[in-house]
Amino acid sequence: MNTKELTEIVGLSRDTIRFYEREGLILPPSRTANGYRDYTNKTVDQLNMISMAKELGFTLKEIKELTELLYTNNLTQSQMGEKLLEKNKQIEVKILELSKMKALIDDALKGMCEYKDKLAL
Amino acid sequence: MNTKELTEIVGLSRDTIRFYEREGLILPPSRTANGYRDYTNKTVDQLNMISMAKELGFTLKEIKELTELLYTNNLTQSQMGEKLLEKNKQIEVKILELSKMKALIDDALKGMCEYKDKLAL
DNA sequence: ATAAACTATGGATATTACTCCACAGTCAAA
DNA sequence: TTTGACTGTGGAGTAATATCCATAGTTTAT
Repeated sequence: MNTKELTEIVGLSRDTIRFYEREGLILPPSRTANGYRDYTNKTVDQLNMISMAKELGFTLKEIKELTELLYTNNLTQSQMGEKLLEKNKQIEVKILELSKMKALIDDALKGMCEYKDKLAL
Repeated sequence: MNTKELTEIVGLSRDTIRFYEREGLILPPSRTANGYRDYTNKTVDQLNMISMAKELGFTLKEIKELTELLYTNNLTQSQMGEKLLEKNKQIEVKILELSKMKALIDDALKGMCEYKDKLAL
């Protein structure tokens, strides 16, 4: 698929996608005869993964590490296992923290409801 | 408490805390006779909240909005309720996404274990 | 065959979130 | 009373993450 299509599918700009390519966050796509980039669904998946991870507070550097862990075999099994476990722990911490924030907000909402109930007596 | 103590408690630099003050993310502390800042535990809580939210991918702008929701009464009840519900949804989405990432990593780890088992036959 | 839409490249610019610097006043301990 | 740690201010500098621009080649529709 061409760049235009890809931007529409993943909701990222041409420039951002090119930036990620330069930074090595996605594999450079093959090129058509005229030099245009020709993407596959693999890039779609990678970009969606990047958006998600970014949204969750991972830096591009961390995302690069993580995707390399998930998609390559550059590391020994034990190196990889260690890093995956580490990432897993990071993620668990984040989930816990989000739960805490959610609790805060739920409290605020609950407080509001009680206030509303009181008014509605 | 003075600035030094605060930095040690929350693990943020003097400059960062001052930056957050300028940006309106924390309430300006009262001052002692000589003009030094004098913080309370409320600031500690606010800063911890900010660190947590940042770690979770919220921008300072979003964090400012959120803290304003939680700590002020500038909005009507219904405006506030709406925004809180929205934030709540955002957070739920994040939790779901983190769970997905965790599943990916768990799969990778599981794959590795199976490989290891095979070798150990 | 010309206009409109798309693509390529390299480099400049912008935004966010700090971080550092220079200079000066304050305070506590030796 | 000097020294060292702390604090104040305003402004410059930096890294990460884009985003924009100028210039030029390609393709498609009219």
